[in-house]
Amino acid sequence: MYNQRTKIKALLSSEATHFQTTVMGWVRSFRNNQFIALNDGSTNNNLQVVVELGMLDESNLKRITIGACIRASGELLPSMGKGQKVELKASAIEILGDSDAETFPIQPKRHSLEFLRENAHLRFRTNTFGAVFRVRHALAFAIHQFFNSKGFVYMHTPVITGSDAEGAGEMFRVTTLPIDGSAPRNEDGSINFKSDFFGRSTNLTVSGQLEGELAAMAFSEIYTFGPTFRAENSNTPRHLAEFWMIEPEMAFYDLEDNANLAEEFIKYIIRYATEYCSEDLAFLAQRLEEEEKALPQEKRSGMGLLEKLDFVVKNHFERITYTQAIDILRESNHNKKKKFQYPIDQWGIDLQSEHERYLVEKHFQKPVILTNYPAKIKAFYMRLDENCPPDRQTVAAMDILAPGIGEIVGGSQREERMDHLLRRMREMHIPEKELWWYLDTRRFGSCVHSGFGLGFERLVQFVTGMNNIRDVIAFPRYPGNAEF
RNA sequence: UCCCUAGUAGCUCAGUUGGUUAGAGCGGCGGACUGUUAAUCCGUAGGUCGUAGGUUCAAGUCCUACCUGGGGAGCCA
Repeated sequence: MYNQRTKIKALLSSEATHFQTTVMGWVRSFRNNQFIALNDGSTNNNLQVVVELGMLDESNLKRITIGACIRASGELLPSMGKGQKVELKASAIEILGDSDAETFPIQPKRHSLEFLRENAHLRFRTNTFGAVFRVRHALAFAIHQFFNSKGFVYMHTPVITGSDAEGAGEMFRVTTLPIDGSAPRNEDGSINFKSDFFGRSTNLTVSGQLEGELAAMAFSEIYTFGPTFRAENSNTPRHLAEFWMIEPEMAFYDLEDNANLAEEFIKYIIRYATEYCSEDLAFLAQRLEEEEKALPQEKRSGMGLLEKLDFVVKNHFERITYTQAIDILRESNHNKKKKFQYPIDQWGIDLQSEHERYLVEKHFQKPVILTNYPAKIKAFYMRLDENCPPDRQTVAAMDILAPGIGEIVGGSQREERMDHLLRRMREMHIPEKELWWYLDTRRFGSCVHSGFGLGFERLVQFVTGMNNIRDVIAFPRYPGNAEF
């Protein structure tokens, strides 16, 4: 048996000392030919391994370089130094894997996030990314725990989809046909997909929602949690071409039930992270604080990461309708002084980022749930509100806006009435023939139901305080980039 | 995709109104050091100034195009 070791996290929190143990990990620094800071990823904190003088000969001592992988055995003792409680007095050190000091890119100093992104295969070995990805793991685990505890069924919706009718975004095509122009063609010159792998045109999914609705019409409450793909040329710190999305779908939930669940969900996930990732979050909070010191006063958030998370957990999300939001924005001094790039003048316009930010960061200073948007700017499957004033038709949509990152949740009560749904699909040119299976849910036992979608990376961004979404997914995909 | 901005040593940066041989810290390498904490001290190597054109007696510095990064916008999660 090879894996006979104790994890560093366990040793650092050990009450007992004076016992023999073995650790394996990667060297973070080596000082004074004597002190190895060793990390095995179980925690951001390093174990100090003390090398007695003369224990290793000159040539082996030289092999203890930053990034090298070693096994150390010895006695765990109270530390004689000040920076740590315990340390390992080594009686044997074996170098498992050398790391050439001249070419290993990660130095014991502060690197820019951009540089580390170019070294994404090695950036896990830094404090920042160690913390980020342990938090990411904890959040994923908390999501399953939350839904499982409520009796939701975890559905795996397809990654390859035949439907391209949702209009949620540009899609990546999936095909085994040759791309050199020799693919079979129809008479009109378009590609004939009859001979393609699936016998039809297929794409990578942009959303599992429609399939999720099918499952909700049997299990009552389901959720999806999987990768999603958008072929949009988006170059922002909030967008990826490949990202993970959580999409719960619930029968017998109206819009209010839906918003209640989303709020409870977000608070649960954050509370879980603050409870189980306190060390990593404390590190990230400190990192963020130092980063903000370099910014001019008006750009600082004013609230530390930990306070922000605590604040979100403890306060009710503000709930207002789109119409109320327009009134607030129109009457705001900001608008009257013409400080918006896009002034608010009429009902029906889509809100811009600056408007959302004003509502969340200036007016309410907390997360906001915006509901009942104009039907014209929302998707076909959202339920038409009843008794709307003329020319002010709205749908039962809801967006949750979070400080710092904007829209974190988008959801709605779904249109369960066949006649309304068909009318909306025709208005918006959604081909009903292709979605026959979706429409079948409205034919056979339709019911009030709702759901929402949440971008996992945006949640990780919010909790870790990382500004760029490319730094919260291990190997980010975005226009012009698919390294690793 | 559009607007703004940046690209100088392995990394983080300085480089004046265009003017001699382009600098520093960290890292690397060589050495010193038996309680260090991004260790410290001494020494040392390391650069086609993003790429291609142009202006000029002279370009790291000015102009144009392209590439790459960052910020903002749009699309959205």
